[in-house]
Amino acid sequence: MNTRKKVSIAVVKRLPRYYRYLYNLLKENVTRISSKELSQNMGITASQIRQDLNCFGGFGQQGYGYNVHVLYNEIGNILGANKNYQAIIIGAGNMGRALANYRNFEKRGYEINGIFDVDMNVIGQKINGIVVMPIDKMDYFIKNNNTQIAILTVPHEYTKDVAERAATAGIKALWNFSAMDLQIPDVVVENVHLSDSLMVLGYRLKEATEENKFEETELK
Amino acid sequence: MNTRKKVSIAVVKRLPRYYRYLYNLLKENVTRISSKELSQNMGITASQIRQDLNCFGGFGQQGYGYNVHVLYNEIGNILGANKNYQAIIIGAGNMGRALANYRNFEKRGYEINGIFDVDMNVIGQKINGIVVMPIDKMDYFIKNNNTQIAILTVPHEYTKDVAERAATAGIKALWNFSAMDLQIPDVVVENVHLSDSLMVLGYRLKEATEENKFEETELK
DNA sequence: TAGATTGTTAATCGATTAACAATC
DNA sequence: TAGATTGTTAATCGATTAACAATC
Repeated sequence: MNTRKKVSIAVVKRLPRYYRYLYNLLKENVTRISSKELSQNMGITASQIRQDLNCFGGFGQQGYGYNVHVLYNEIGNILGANKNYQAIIIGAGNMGRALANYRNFEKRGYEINGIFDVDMNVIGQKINGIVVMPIDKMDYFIKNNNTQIAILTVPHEYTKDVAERAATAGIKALWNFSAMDLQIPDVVVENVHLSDSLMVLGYRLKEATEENKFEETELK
Repeated sequence: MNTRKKVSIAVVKRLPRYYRYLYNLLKENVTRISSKELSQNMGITASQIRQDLNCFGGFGQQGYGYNVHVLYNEIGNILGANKNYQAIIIGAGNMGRALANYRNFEKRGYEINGIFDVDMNVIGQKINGIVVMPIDKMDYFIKNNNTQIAILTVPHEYTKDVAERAATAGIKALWNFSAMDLQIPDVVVENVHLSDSLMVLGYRLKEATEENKFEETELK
């Protein structure tokens, strides 16, 4: 019986951070690290690090700490960094192009093997070696290539429609860049929302500025 | 005395979402909405919506609900959507270009008035009407234009260095797209980490697939 | 063996949800 | 006025932190 408790999203979101820090340690030829040292590097409590890792297994050794190489690989496995997922990009606009040229994907085990658009001026062009195809061919392509992931970079008025078509064709996960929350049954959706992130930045900037003003007033 | 309790980041991160939903209601000419209706639209509890909003003030009216227009403007003010911040982009690569062409910025009150790069082939080019300048001119430009925000899209090995230079020149907030956590005293940093987001997607896709396999096995 | 550090249980803290009096 | 819905306090839930026995 599958008794494994569901890991909270807060924990999962920290995994890529661990992965990055461990990669850096690996590059610096550090072979072992304790949760305490990692904690000082990352600004997370050692307790939380141990708690997080133990959601997935005991990767450390009492009295020693963690072997950097082992832990790096374990987290990679947990994140599916070795899965070699197939992905397509829908929407060959600025963001779509930027992502098509993004080098980190291959490194993480993702392969982009199709780009789709509606614009006749763009169809046929090559972006990072991949020919842009007409969106009418998308459904067929997804089925034929067993594509799991679709990266959505279309204007937000088309998002819902295109997402549903992709899901029907067999897409299992959507990486959604449009300023619109997507929810599709049985499909994993990761919403990016750059403009939300920017607004949070604006809020924090405003707060910081006001705090500052207040302190200045106090000093007078 | 400033007795206002600090609003948690979890609350702040929901504000742009409220803002988007209210904007849509506004477009549909909806004039009033209750926390209950909004809750059904957004998949958030009505209690949380009221709790969130009341961190900033009582914008509603008992027995009536919220006036969409009023609430939209209030949240806009809270987020500083009316502040007209000046921003520069550092790094005219694929991501920098995509962001320079991103239409939503102006709408949110951000103005990009400078793009910087080191590449002589790129310097002098125009991106969305803005000339790319050599990075040596950055410090002077920031001081002279009173630029508050820098958007960082440089390769991650330069990130820390460039960020610190920008901060010294007077930048107050950094929107960081490199796969490296930044922390700079007295500067607001919002890290985007696209590759982290993609790995979380990968994790969730893997989980969903395994769950499915497991269920299939059970049925046999 | 002694020292170090994990894995794990218990305590604390904060965020979400529920409940309801206030009031439009 | 009666009905509806807020603003706000109290209860619950979950996530983080602390503590410590297990063990390398």
